Amino acid sequence: VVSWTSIVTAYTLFGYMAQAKSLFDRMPHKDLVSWTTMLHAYAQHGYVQEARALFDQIPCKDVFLWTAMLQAYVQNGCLDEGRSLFEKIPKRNAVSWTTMVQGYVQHGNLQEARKLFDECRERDIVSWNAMIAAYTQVSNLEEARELFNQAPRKDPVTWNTMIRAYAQHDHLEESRQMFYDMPGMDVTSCAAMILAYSVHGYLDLAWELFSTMPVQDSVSWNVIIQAYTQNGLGRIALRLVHEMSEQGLYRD
RNA sequence: CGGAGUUCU
Repeated sequence: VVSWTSIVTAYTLFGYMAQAKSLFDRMPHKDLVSWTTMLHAYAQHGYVQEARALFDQIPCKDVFLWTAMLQAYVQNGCLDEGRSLFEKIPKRNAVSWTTMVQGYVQHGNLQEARKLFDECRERDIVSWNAMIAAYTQVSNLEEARELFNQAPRKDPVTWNTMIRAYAQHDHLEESRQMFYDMPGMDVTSCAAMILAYSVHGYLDLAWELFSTMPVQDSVSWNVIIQAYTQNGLGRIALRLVHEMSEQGLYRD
């Protein structure tokens, strides 16, 4: 069952829905993981009815499956259906709540999102990150900062969200401050900071950070290349592209 | 590390 499901997953990741479905249908035994995988694939490709039909066939549902169905609804704009499903989930956890909250965020209902977030007692770090990001997306940096300060824990995504938000709103100093307040050196936040420097024209600082970060991932390579390109230094960028491919990394 | 939610390329 495990290896069959892995292959189904592989098909869905490459967008081969027909193959995935056909293999899924021929699976001798299906368990909750394979059901959820298929349901999630339907959702990703916008097949809400198919997802629901599948969902209704499944006898014993766990919270993963419920939440996948919830995600199928909210991702495809069916917020009301999503909400009533949400109310029916037997054991809602932080993921279910955050999925619902995020559904409201993505459809512009920040009020309802925040209301739900405040009611929720199953909040984990991802819930906080989602709510913080929601405020940065509507340029409400004050509220984002407020939540950031209240957040019981912070991970690289938390920091990264704030660093980028400040950079995008021309608050380079705040970005810098965040970056240096952050414990440890996360590659994603380095990339965020490199991008911040470069869009403000500080190529030297961007390069300095890039070359001193512990390990350069493909995101930071892409960002530094973009930095040189956009600042009119195409030949340096080309050299970096070459170096990058020598490291076995790919450009986006 | 066979399945669900958050930031970025």
